[in-house]
Amino acid sequence: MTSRQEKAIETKKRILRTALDLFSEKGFDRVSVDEIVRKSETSKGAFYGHFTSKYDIFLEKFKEIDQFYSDFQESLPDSLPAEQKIRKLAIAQMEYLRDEMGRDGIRSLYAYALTPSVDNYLSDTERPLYAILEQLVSDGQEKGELTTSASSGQLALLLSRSMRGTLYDWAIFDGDFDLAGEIDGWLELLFRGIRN
Amino acid sequence: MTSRQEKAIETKKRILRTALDLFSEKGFDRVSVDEIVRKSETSKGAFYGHFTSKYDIFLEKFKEIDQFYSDFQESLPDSLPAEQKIRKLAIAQMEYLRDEMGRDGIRSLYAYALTPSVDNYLSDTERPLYAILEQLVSDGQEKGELTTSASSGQLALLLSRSMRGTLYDWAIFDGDFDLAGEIDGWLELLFRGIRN
DNA sequence: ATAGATTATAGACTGCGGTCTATGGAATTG
DNA sequence: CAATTCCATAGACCGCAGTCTATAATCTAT
Repeated sequence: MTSRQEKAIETKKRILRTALDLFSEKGFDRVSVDEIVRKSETSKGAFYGHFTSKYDIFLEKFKEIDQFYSDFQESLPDSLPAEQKIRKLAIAQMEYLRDEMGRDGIRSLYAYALTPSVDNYLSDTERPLYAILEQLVSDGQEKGELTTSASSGQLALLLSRSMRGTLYDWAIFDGDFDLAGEIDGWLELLFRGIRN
Repeated sequence: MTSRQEKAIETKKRILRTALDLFSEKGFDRVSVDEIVRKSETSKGAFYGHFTSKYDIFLEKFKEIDQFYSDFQESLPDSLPAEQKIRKLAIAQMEYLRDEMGRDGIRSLYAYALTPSVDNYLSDTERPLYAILEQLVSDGQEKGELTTSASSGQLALLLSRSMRGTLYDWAIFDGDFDLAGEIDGWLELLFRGIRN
């Protein structure tokens, strides 16, 4: 590690810290890259040398959620039925995103995922979320608790889409929207079926 | 109708036609407002006099879908069970959007809906889609076909969120994605429940 | 018919995210 | 230690969506 590399890492950290501070203070899209650069006393060149885009910073933060998933899954008692595990995970995830990223953060992230020709993280089926969901579903199927009329992969995708759909709606609906309550009601119906 | 107003309407039509042509030719975000203005031989002033934003044009087109919903609903035989009506509507809607707007169109629309402080159409619970869904659900509940553990409004929201979630995923996933098939499989599970 | 009000439009301008190029100081090489 | 290479950074620049202002053509009132 040369002194130049050390300085570069310092610069990157300073940009990251400044950006996250500003985002949480003013909201993602009321902060410009110029402002981040000015306040961190760096430059556009430095910024785009360290990050591929303004959203990239956000993505770094968002990826921390995968650690949260792992930790949470491990904290679940083995004895719990698959349905309970899945519902608890979903609720905890919503609370985490609400508190850690906020509506504004989710809105920005979901908008970025729609940018053409961007490798977005949301649709990356390699992300830990899918593996964890699939494992939970698969266990439930083996124990006879969940339907086997669809594969564990399909059910995991269904569940993750449920979460995305709920988060998307949270982002676009103006009024009150209780994320945890919404996903709970949703899963209740999904598990039970809406047919009488 | 003075000659001035007539000319203005002509201008608006010319911009609209040019824009839609360019969008379908090159895709929404590979067309700039400057290009629309140049090709339609008008100006920025004219463009923003007639439309509130570049997306506004798209929204006009998207709103046509409500006519489609009405027509489709009326074409459904009364004798059909509520579930069948809802599923047929959902599938027809997906085919309509796939063919009339395309993935690129949906992507742009869904990204626009995430723009802060924009009255977006997707979350407007006054749109005909909600009324139609709620009517179908309500009929089904009265006939004892659907659960009454949630209100018709809640179930209609659940169904519309299912559609949004599926469309969002269509927009962000790169590979093959059979919209009609996905919503069908989804509703199959939603109606039946994934619990064993 | 003429003066004055109105308004659709032209196009300069702003602020944004992101790119490109030049440069100075550190690293490497002999 | 001198010469050369390298690369993190600075900041001018670009293309974009959207705003603002000036203007000329048309409409209205007398």
